[in-house]
Amino acid sequence: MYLELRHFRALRAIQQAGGLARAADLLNTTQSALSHQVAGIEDQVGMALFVRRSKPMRLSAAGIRMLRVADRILPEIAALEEEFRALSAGKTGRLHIAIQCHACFDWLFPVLELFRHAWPEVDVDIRAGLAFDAFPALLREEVDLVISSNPEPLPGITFNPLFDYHPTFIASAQNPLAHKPRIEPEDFRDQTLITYPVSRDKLDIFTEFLTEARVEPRAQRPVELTAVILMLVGSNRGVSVLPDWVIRDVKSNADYVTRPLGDGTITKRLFAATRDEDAARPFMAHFLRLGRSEPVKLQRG
Amino acid sequence: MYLELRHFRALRAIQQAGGLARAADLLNTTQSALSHQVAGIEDQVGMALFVRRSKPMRLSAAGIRMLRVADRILPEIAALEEEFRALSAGKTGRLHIAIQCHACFDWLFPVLELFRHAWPEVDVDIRAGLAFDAFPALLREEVDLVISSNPEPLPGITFNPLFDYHPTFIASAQNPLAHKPRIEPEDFRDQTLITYPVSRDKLDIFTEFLTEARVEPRAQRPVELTAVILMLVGSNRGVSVLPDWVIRDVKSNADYVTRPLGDGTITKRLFAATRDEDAARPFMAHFLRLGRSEPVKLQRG
DNA sequence: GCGACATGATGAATCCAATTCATAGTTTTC
DNA sequence: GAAAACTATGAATTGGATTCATCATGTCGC
Repeated sequence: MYLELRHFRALRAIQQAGGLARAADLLNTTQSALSHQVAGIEDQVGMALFVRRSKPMRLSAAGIRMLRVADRILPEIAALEEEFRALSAGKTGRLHIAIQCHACFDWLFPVLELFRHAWPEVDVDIRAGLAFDAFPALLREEVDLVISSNPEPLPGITFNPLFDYHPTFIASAQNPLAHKPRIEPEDFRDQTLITYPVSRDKLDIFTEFLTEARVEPRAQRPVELTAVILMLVGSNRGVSVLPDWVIRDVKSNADYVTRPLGDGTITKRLFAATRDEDAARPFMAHFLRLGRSEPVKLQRG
Repeated sequence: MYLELRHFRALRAIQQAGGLARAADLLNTTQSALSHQVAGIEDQVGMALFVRRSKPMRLSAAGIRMLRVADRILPEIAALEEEFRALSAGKTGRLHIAIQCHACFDWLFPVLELFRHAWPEVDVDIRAGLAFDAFPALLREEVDLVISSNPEPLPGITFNPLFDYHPTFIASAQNPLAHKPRIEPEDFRDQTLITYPVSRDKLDIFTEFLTEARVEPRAQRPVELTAVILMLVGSNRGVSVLPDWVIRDVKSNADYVTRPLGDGTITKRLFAATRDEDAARPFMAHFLRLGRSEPVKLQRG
């Protein structure tokens, strides 16, 4: 039994129009085509769907059952088609974001808040889980945007610059280093360094500061959540280096001190990586705009 | 945009099989056909439904949306097809009954109770409303069975005999007629006759007794419900003539007397009219069997 | 009842979309 | 790096759906 949507559409049209001839107009086809079609369906299902004893033919009991299914199904199809139309019109879409930098939650959430009000139809999500192989995932369309500070030239991927930040040293006011106006690599030798639980080549403190100077901190403690890192630093269980936008909240707190790393010229740039073809889509462009402007505003308070 | 079930089936198969080639087996078609088909759908909806950057190709975001619709729709279609299969296998169907005789409720209900346990899939209903033109309605498949005591030879309609009954006189024990061993037409001249509210040619008391004798009762009072008729008769507000299966309940009640009409030989036969092609259907045959045997059992107590 | 009209059915011819076949171009795997 | 697995593509073919013309039947007004 091979039913097709065509059959359901025909059935419903005949019902609505109250006859083959009128239904034919409705469907932009001929009365004959419909007649053949009806015969075809009835052949398929093995019973009469219409009662032909009176002239404008009517649905039989079986036909009514099929009609009920048609009435449930066809609107779903129509909705799907509408969705596709909206998709190609750019009103809707998917924005699943993978973040390589743990601390990005802090500015990303406010940005996404703004975004989803402007684009309520876009399906938004953040995935920290697959931060490992984010770029292949981007190409496979498992995610649609990757926040990264390490642009690598990859075919099919566009790196859209967002904003610059300074990796900043933070310690307890109790820490001996609190008295130094600036922090040098050597200062870490007798400190416990608290970092996000990712490999060193993704931690600014190593890539930009310690690795080059060949300095190893006394200990390294991986911690998942930014709030926890700040708490541990506050109670002088270790020191940390965080992007300046994270520091913002505690800068005015007397428990903490923040200092530039070295001469304070270390600057990193965050990028939002998208597939080439996506970068220009309206909602994506809007997100990128927000991602450029909003974090800067946030940092200023 | 002209989506067809074929497209949804293909999409789901590809998803389930995890690839075009395997899906082709699943659908008993070739890999090439599916490839063309996918290209066709993507053409229709105007965007890629699959991501081809990795080799067993995967659904894109849009494809997943379509898949969700497929997962909702295809089971419905399958259920409908199953329903049709059951319909043609005779397990299910519709039994909408029109009754021309008001009192038939009394035996029909118990019969239908039995029936619907045996055929839970059959859609059962009783319609008293369109008792007027029941036979045309039967032919138009608005109803499927008509209970009638007046068989008329009609093309396309089969009259299946059910059982015989005797129109029986019933009166209050207070009524003067209670003393007569048998009731004659003349006896109605000074009585109020309580009947169902239908035309005289459908009332046994007239067609079988009074009309021929040209006797007119003192008054005729139409009452809808059997229980109410019995109540009125019980309080001696009138007399009535009812089929014997209705009388059963009050026969042993001292408030009532029941008497044969005339010499007691008036016998009527109830029929169940069906469309010719339906009479042999399994559930219909079963209903007819029940309709023949059960009322008789009921009458015996 | 009797036409006139409307409606659906039917058969043959036609058309078009979907499938197949053969093959090429990928990516993945070992 | 070669073999295997997978998908794309184009031409040929097929087969189901549509059209056209016409017939059959039911409906409605007089």
